[in-house]
Amino acid sequence: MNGQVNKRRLLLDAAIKVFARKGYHASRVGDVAQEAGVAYGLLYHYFGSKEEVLETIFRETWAAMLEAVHGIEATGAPARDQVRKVAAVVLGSWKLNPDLIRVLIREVTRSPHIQQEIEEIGQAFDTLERIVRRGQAAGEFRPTLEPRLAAWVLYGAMEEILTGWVIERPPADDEEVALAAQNVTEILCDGLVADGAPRDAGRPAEPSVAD
Amino acid sequence: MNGQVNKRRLLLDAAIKVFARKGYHASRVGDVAQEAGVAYGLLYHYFGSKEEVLETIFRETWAAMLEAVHGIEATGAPARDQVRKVAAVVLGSWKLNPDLIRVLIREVTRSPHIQQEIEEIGQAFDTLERIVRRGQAAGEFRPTLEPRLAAWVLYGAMEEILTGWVIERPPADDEEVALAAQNVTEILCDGLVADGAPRDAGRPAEPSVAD
Amino acid sequence: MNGQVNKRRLLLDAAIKVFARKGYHASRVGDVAQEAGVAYGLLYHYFGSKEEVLETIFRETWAAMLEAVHGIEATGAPARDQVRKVAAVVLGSWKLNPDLIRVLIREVTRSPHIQQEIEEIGQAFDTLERIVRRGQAAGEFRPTLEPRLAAWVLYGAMEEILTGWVIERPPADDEEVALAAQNVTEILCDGLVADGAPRDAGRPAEPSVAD
Amino acid sequence: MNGQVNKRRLLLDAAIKVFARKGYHASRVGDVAQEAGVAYGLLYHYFGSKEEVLETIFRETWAAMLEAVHGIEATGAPARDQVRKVAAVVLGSWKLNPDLIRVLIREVTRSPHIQQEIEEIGQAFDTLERIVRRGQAAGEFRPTLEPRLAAWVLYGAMEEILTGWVIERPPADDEEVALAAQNVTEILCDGLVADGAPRDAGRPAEPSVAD
DNA sequence: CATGAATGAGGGTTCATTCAT
DNA sequence: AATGAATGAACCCTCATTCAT
Repeated sequence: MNGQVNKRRLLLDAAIKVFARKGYHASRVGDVAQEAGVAYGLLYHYFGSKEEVLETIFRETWAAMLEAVHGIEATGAPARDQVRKVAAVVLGSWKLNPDLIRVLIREVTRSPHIQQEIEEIGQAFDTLERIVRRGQAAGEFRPTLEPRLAAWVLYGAMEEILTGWVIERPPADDEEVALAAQNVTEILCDGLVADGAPRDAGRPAEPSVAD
Repeated sequence: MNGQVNKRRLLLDAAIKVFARKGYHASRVGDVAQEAGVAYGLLYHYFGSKEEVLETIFRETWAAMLEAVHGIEATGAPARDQVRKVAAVVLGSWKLNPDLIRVLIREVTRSPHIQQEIEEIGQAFDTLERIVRRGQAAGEFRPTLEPRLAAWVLYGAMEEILTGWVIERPPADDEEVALAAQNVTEILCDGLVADGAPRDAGRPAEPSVAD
Repeated sequence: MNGQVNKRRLLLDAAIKVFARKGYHASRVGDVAQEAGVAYGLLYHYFGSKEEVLETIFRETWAAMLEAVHGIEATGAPARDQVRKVAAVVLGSWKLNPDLIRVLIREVTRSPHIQQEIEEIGQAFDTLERIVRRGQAAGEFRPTLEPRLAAWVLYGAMEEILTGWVIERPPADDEEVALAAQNVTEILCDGLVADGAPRDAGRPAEPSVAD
Repeated sequence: MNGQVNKRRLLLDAAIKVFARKGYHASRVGDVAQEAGVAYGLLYHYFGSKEEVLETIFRETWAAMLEAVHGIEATGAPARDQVRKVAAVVLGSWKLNPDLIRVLIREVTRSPHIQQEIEEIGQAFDTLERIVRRGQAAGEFRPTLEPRLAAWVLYGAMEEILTGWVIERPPADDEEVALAAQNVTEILCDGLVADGAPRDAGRPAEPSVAD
């Protein structure tokens, strides 16, 4: 709000960068402050602890992500469109701030630190679950699937793609990001199985998959 | 060599239990030793460091998992059968030792500690990728999908289910485990979309995908 | 910067005192901090490790000593005067800070810790060697002596006197220190042998040393 | 006494080698045992502790050294001959077992560990002191020198030459060893000062030694 | 706001020593 | 005599956090 830099934001961005580079545990408070170009004592003016910094990063990002997903849910669009848009938003977040995603993927999601946040993470799963459930109710998605489990699968698929980008190699360009969103939507909605192939070996008779 | 317990194994099992309960970082070496009922110094007879214990847990388990997945690949069965079996093995591992899975999921998979092991983790992805690729070559899987990305989706889906069990709630019984394996296979192979519904968003006759 | 004590210096002096009393190895970091009246963590603000404290003690002292010896060399005084002055400076250092000498003698000089410092110690030997060499060139010192070896003898003689003071008994007063400096100069320059006695038994005929 | 190797001696020799290589403190009991090719527990059959091994090395060597020096003293030879012989014995010991000398020089002489042995080390100084004193009584050595101090100088000179060999470079051959013994004898008995040069700064007719 | 000196709980690791076999 | 698994005291160091300035 002042003409000068906002030190709080400065520290938060520095933390994202440092945590992304070295991991939360290996990052010292001094590293973050140094990256921000301030004395490390200042961090304690804005945050109660090192962990609170991580929590703040998580919560701010997660809130935005949740809002976006809720917005998608609110459109009432067909279920598969909703899935597609969620994938586009989640995977598209990479472009906005890869370091941030790195931190979220590596440190937050299943960290013992922030297992209080399960509630907030749970809201994301809840939303995905509702999307699936409504899809089933509307006859778009198959009714035999367990919605919670499907939500996990959706979430896991997207997270792992991001993880692949984090760990193995980042996407070359925006096109690859878009392609990934399209691919994951296809797999999750339509399956790996080719159109002409039998769609479910377990079913006794399914003659008319592609007639 | 003795009729008594193998202290090395004892320590490893104790570490799995303790790491699962408190997390690797919060677990002290003394906790592990106490759980094993030995002096903590003994841990350093069998392992070079606390971290080496975690690495050993990872490597031993991962080797077994890889072997199983390689075995499935070697059968030359239809691609979707292979996917189903992989899901059964991976998710079935929960029953064998939930604590072990807990540790693997939470500490190892994307921990900065063990990112040297990427090679070994990469072998798993390679195998999944090959399964997809062969499925495409055989006309079973759709050729438009990027195999590496599909491998990530497969892996992420399974991992997230295990994570859900770790974080949210464990499966009630063996049946739920089996059901999960079946569900994930269905989703990944056949998609979320119901049989009667339009299978691909790319098709012309889908007017209502408004933004 | 403050009117108060310099904690770094405080720690260094405390370390000298403690190392002198208990020896480096037997001294715990906490002992040094306690002697300095500060928390032991503070030691790691100013020094990287316990060993670095010892190194700092060594280097600071050694630098001062070297400077003094270089100053003596620079005077261009007759060689034996230079030797006398060096002895006076080296042995006189006892009076300034016996504990410091104790530490240097016992811990540093030939400690495996600080054998990287050989370079700096070597400079002292080099200086002594040059003094001998110039003495020979000026016809003051006998040309048959190996200068490096003579430097070792000079150094060893002085060091052992200090060691005697450290181990057996300290000098009673300043006079004893001055007497020691005079004695060592006499021995090294003029020899143990009395004026009337034959100066070198090895020489075939040297009847007239003092006729 | 048995046809087999004497394990005690084996351990002692191994300790000398290991201590020489890594220093006493950095050498682990296991290193010594490994060098000896036995289990480390065996060390405790022959010695009460790691320190006792060092003490034993010291004592055995020192006893031999003392005996040799006492033998020289007992000959009643002229003082400077005794000094020459002592130098020859002490410096000659290098050839017999450089590692042993290394250990004695670095670990024992002024180690806090073995300061109980001052008594035995003191005997060596006592002997040197007696040699000087008798030389003075016989009119061979100048009476103005403090005998104890002269003993320290003698000892220090020899020790430092050995140290130079340990730290800087070992003697190239036996001849260099012999030459060193001759040099040190010359310096200590006859002084650095050349025959024609003024021998004593204390003499009245030396006006120009301004401070 | 801002600094960084000061604190000290906490934990991993070493390694001499013991002792059952 | 010989082994090496087992023990645990000892200690260095890290680093989040506090607080006087």
